[in-house]
Amino acid sequence: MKYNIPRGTFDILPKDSYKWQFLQDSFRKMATCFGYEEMTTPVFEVAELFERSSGESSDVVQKEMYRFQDKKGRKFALRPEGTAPVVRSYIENHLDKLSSRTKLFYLGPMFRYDRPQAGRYRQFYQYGIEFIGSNNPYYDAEVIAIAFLWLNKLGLNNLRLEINSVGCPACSAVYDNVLQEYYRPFLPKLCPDCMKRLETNPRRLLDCKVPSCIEFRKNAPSQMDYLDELCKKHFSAVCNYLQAMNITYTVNPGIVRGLDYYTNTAFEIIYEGLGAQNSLVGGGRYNGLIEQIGGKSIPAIGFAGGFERLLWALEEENIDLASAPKPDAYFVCVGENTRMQILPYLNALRIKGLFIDYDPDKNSLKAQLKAADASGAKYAIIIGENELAAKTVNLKNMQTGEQITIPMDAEQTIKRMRCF
RNA sequence: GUGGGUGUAGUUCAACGGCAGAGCACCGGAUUGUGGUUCCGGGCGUUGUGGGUUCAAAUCCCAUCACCCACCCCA
Repeated sequence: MKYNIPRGTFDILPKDSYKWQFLQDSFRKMATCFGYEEMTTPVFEVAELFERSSGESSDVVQKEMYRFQDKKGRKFALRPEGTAPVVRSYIENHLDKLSSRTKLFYLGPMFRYDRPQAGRYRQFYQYGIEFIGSNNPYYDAEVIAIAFLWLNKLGLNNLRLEINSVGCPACSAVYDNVLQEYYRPFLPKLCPDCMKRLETNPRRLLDCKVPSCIEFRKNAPSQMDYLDELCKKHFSAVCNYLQAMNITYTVNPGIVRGLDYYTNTAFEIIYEGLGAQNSLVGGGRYNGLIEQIGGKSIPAIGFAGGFERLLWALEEENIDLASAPKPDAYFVCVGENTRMQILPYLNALRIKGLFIDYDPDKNSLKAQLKAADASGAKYAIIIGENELAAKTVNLKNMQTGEQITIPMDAEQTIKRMRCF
């Protein structure tokens, strides 16, 4: 084998393609029922868009972006996430002028230069929702509900919805200081990563998996206690809406999200049993982002989920989504002269929408019927010299083994197939 | 970027210093134009690649590449 697929990428082969298509269609339907419309943006954008939105210090920007320059030296990046491009388009196309609220969803590949492992790829496919135009906590709950209820509908019931509030920029700044104060005395005892985090991104300290660091977390101050009145009210309203929707959740102060643009609500939907990558969906509110990248100050909330992990979870649960369609009929042809002469009839059936399998490389009747059986076709349409002369065909029901002789006519064949 | 594991037929795996094999899948056949079960036949594969040790390497050693898993981070 001469060429290999690039590291961290994968081919979607036909047998899996049916599953992917099913999931994509299913997500489209769900989003549509909630009033969301599809938007598709390019897979690459000006690199600065991501640097500005995700934050210079974020891992995405620091080490995971695929950057390249075009012939004129313009700096682009393969999109590492979907929100910034959607917001860029929202601003650029003045969607805020069309309506006070904009409900969007997207599907497509994202790219991150990461070391691949189970459930993590360099090109991966996301589905996402963005609601732009209101700070009403109802919409926080609606966006969460779309993700949660859709996964439920697919058959995933052992999910954990974890939510948190990171507050507005004002209260999160206060909290960061409080956290730094709390952790500073333990500095020498922290793991090397956490030593760095203390200065660069103190909230990440709450996310550390090193046992000794987990100890310190127990008595750490909670963001909840440092939310201002408005943020507190917003958060409890979101919780109330979720309860009213019968969606159970747990509050997890460790949900802090990796990107800088999040404000207030942050959430994650977790499915245990996917190795180290158990997060199926992640999202949150980003009230400051639109202004930050050149638009007006407009509140928004959204989420993104990964198809690969979703597929994996569904597999773990033995949930069968979709498989290759079976032929309506298998075309069996015997004799010297038949091969040429049956073609108009064969094509007529196909044009009328039937899935007809046919393999001219198989010669004997036996071999062809064997293939018909293996294909799972409901019928075999058998034509030999005699039938050709009589302008008839034999329609055989592969389940019952019964066979009838009918005129060689597409219209009539279809009619007989319905009731035989 | 760091650590661990694995590379043998299309696939799942065996052979663990002495001629590279099996199941599944695939193809063909079992007397004239009717499938599923059964039976028979069909595989010379640079053992990921390149070096080294040895009379002899899939097997031991080194390097390299790829994949997998984990850290980090996230979908």
